[in-house]
Amino acid sequence: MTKVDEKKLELESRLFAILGQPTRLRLLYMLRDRELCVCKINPAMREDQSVISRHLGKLRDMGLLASRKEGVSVYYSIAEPAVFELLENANGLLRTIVERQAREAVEAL
Amino acid sequence: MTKVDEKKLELESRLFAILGQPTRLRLLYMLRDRELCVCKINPAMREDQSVISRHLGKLRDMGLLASRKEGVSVYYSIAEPAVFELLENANGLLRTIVERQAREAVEAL
DNA sequence: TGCATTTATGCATCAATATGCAATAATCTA
DNA sequence: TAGATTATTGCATATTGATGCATAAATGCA
Repeated sequence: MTKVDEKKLELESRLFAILGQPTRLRLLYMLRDRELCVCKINPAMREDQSVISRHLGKLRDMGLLASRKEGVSVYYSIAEPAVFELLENANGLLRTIVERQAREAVEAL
Repeated sequence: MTKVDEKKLELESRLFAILGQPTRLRLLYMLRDRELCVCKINPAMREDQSVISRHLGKLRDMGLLASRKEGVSVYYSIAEPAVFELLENANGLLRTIVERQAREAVEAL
C-alpha cells in the first residue's frame, strides 16, 4: 500500500529533520542522563532563551522529550531513551563512511 | 575534549539533515536493492530532473550513495548498506513513540 | 493584590534549502 | 563533424527553518 508507506516515510523524514539540527542534538545529549530544569538548560546554551524553548518544544512534539511543570519551572527529560541507540547507530555509520573515504583517498594516490 | 565532540555533533546533525528530506529517503529506498541509472530514476519521481540530480548529489557527497558513469548515463547505488539499519532503527523508534502516545491518550480519558 | 521569576509565544528578520527552467557539459551515433 | 541523448550546473524564486527581541502567560511569594 503506497499511501501507508508514504505516511511512514513522511514521519521518518520528520524525525530525521528534527535530529538534523546541532542545537537540538546538544539538548538531547545534555538531557541524556538527567532531567533538567529549563532554568539550568538556558545558561548552558549560547542561543536566546526563546530559541531554546522552541527547540525543546519541537523535541517534545516529536515525542523525544517529556516535560513536567513544577511551580514556575519546567523540567525536561528524555521520553524515549531508545533515541540514543539511533544516535549511536548514526555515529557508527559516520565512522565507517569516514574510514571508507580515507581508504579510497589512499588508493587514489 | 569539547572541540572533537562538537565536530562529531556537527557531522551527525548533517547526516540527519540529509536524511530529513522525504524525496531523498525515497531515493534511498528506491536504490535499496539495485543500482539504477538516473534515466530510470527520473521518470519514477515527480520532481524535476535537475532537482533529483541535486538530491542524488547530496546523498553521494554524504557518502551514502556511489555513482558510476557509463557512457552518457550515470548509475547510482547504495554505498553504505548500513544506512538501512539506521532507517530501520528510526522506524522502530517511531513505532514505540506512536504506541506510547496512543497509550497515554487512552489513559487521559 | 502587586511584584518577581520563569517559560512560552507573536512578530520580524535572516539564512538555508528546495524547486524548476534554461543552458551547459559529456558522450554516443549517424 | 553535426546532432541527439543524458546528467549537471547557473540562476531566480519560493518555502521553510532558525534566531532574537519584546511581550504575554503562569505561578510563587511578600
